[in-house]
Amino acid sequence: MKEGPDIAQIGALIGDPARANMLTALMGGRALTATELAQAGGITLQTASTHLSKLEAGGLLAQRKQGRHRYFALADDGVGKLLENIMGFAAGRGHLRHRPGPKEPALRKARICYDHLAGDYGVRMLDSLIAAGAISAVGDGLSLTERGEAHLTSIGMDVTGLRSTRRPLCRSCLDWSERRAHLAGSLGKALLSNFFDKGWARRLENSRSILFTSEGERRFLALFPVETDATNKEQSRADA
Amino acid sequence: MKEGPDIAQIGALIGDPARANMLTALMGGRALTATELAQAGGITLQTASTHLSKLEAGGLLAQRKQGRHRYFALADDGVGKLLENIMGFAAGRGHLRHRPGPKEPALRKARICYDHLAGDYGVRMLDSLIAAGAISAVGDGLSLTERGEAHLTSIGMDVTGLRSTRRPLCRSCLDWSERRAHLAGSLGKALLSNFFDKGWARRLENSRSILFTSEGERRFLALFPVETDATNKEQSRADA
DNA sequence: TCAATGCTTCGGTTACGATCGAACTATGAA
DNA sequence: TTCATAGTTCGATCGTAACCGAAGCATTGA
Repeated sequence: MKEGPDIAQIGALIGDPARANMLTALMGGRALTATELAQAGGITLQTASTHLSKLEAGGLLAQRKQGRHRYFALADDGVGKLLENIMGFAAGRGHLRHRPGPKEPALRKARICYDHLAGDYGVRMLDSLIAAGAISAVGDGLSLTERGEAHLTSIGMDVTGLRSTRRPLCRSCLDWSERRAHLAGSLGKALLSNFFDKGWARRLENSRSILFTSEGERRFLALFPVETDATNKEQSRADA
Repeated sequence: MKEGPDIAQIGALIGDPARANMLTALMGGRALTATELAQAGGITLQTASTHLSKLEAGGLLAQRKQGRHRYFALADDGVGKLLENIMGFAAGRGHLRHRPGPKEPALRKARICYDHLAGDYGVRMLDSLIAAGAISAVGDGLSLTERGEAHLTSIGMDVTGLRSTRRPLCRSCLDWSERRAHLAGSLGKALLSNFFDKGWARRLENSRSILFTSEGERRFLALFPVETDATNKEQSRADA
C-alpha cells in the first residue's frame, strides 16, 4: 500500500458536486469569473471562493487577475483531457445527471469540448475526414495525411502554422454522448474557430451547446459527408 | 449547469483515501478478497465492506463469489485505464504520496499496470519495439507491423491468437513514473505473461513491483535494446 | 474621498459519511 | 452438530468539510 501517485487527492477535488459543476462549466473553454462559477456550482460566492482556491492549489485551475475581476480557467490541456476522460467513463456506466433537461438534445448534437467540436457533429466530422483519407487512424492515434493537409489548406486553414505549436496536431478524444472518438488537438481547435469565423455557428450563452445557423449547418454537412451505413473500421475498433 | 455526465459521483468514489488505496491495490490485476483489501486500505473489514459495495454499485468493481471468499477485481479494462490516467495526471502535478518509501525505486523500475509491464522497463520495451520497426506509432496510437508480428512469433508468442480477442492488440498507456507511454492492450499483457512463463521475472508479494532475475534481466535488456541518446520522435511528441 | 463592485477571510453551524464494535448470515471444516 | 472463518448489516460516534452571514480587502470610478 501507499504506492504511487495520490489519486485520492484529485478524486476528492472532482468528487464534490459544486466543484464538479464548476469544472464542467470550465470545459466550455472560456475563462469565467468567480461569480459566474458560483452560479454554475449553485452556491454562494464565499463558498465558491474556497472551492476555487482548493482547485487552484490542486493544480486543476489557473487564475488570471484582470482589473477587479478574477478569471479562472482549466490549468491546461491535460486537465480538459482528464475531465473528458472521466465524463466518457461516467457516461458509459450510466452515471448521467438525473434530469435530462431540455438542453440535452442540443448538447448531444453539437457542443464545445474544452476548445474543439464534440457531440454528433464532432464525431461525424472525424468520421468524414477519415473516410476521405484526410486523417489516418491507427488505434487511438490520428495523423493528418498529405491529402488532408492540402484539403484543409484549400478551405482556408493555416495548417503549417498549426504544426509549429508544441501541442499535438491531431488527438482523438472520447465523446461521452456518442461513445466514439472526435477530433481534438490544435487541428480540432482550429477547425471549430474556423466555423465560428465563417459564421456557421455560435456558442449558446451559459452553455456548452453550439448552435449552427441553417446555412452553416448546410455547409458543414456538405463539407463533411458520411455514408450512413458504413462506419470506419479503426474507429469502431477504438471503441471496444 | 447540470449538463452532461456526473463526474462528481465517480470522483467521490475515487476521492476517499481508503477506497483509493484499495483501487490502487487492485491495479495489480489480480482479484483480492475483502479482507486483503481491508488491509490494503488500512481499515477494518466492516468499513471495507461498505466501501466495496459502494465501488461495486458505482460500476468500478466486479465481485465473484468463491466458497466463502468474495473476490473483488476492477470491473473491466476501462477502469484500469481510467485509474492509470488519473495516476499519470496526479504524478504530473506532483501529487505523490508523502513518504516515498524504500519500494519506490523498484516500482519505478518495473511494475505491473493492471496486466502489463510499466515503469522504466515498460517504457524501454515500447521504445525498443518502435525503434526496431516492430510497432508503428502515430500520435497516441500503436499498431503491430508485419515485421513485428514475425519477430514476436519467433520468440514464441501466439500473435494470431491475440488478434482474435475483442480487446485492442496494442494500446499506449501513459506511465506515471516515466511520463512516457508504455505498451498496454492484449499484446502488452501477453508479453508480460511471457516473461513470467520464461521465469525471467516474478511479482513481489503484496506489491505491484516486478522483480527480474539477473538472468531474466540480461535477456530482457538484450531482447529490447535502446540507443541511449536518440529518443523516438513520435514518442516524445506524444508527451507534450 | 467616497461609494460600488468583485472577491476573500473569518466564525459558527450543519450535515454527511467514514469509522468501528457488535450482532447477524453464510460457507466450510471437524 | 458445533466451531471457525469470511463477510455483511446495524447502530452509534465522531471528524471533516461544505456552507453561508458578516466583515474585511482590493480595485475601479466618480
